[in-house]
Amino acid sequence: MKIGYPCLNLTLPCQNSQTFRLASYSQKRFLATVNNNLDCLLETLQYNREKGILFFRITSGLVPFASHPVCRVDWPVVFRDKFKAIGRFIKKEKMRTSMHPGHFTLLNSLRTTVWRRSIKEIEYHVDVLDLLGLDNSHKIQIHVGGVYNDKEESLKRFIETYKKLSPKLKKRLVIENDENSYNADDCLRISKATKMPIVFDVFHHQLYNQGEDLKEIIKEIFLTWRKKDGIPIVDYSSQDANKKRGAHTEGIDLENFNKFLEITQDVDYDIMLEIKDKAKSALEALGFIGHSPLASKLY
DNA sequence: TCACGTCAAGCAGAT
DNA sequence: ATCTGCTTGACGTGA
Repeated sequence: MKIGYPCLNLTLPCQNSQTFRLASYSQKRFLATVNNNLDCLLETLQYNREKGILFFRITSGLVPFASHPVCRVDWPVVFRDKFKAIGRFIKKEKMRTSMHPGHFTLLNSLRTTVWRRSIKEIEYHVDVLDLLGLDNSHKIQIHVGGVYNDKEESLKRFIETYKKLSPKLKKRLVIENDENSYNADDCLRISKATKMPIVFDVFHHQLYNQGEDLKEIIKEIFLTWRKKDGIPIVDYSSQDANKKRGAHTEGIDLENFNKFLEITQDVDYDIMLEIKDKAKSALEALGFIGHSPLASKLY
């Protein structure tokens, strides 16, 4: 088991997702920003390595406007060496990474422009992981998308669009259950048709499920991961007691976390902690497991 | 230096 | 009808 946090390190002085307004786009600005973001990504990974955090979600903001027509810089070529160096570090330290394109990425949209743009956006994410030279256990996770007043049709549309994607996109893509449109069971149906692995989001499942036994559904979901996909990925968070339903906690709730660990003690997976304070909670979780009977699960 | 209106992109649920 | 949340708040103008 590796423990991770998403995108952003709140203690480092650098920013790995620096951006700018579309209106202020210039080639110079773009190049300087990507250069900064890549340097900061490496710094963040170095920080993680020092702390023993071996799983990390790379921000989609790494290359701003990468999939937008305004960007005509051949950034994969310009930054090839820098990507390669970061990738070498990730591989040397046996880290795992993932990416999570934004909520505008909708393969099952009814609008052609939307799903076409979404494919471009996924291609950008694939380019990042490919440039880093990472194998296909480094995943890109997306949600199924909208319902558009007809879930059956929308689910089918997702499958059909997925099937048309090129192999290099298919190898990276995984789906994640969400909290109001497509639950774990829906994802399993899609996985049966597409062979896509499923990222199990514990908190989303808690908010939207079909009353399945947690242990059972996890077992079934983990079967969607094949050897070349790496071990399953789990997204973990829990409810902020003081905020409305669906709000992630500020800091990790170790009691709740421990319950999940106990339920899943027989299986191995990497866990992404979607907690507001990010690395802080990841460190707490590491310390907690390190002093528990599950310490041998960490590597 | 700071406050705050706005920012590439879509959808669903809450109010 | 309008607001909020989601991958991740952060840019940038005006004072």
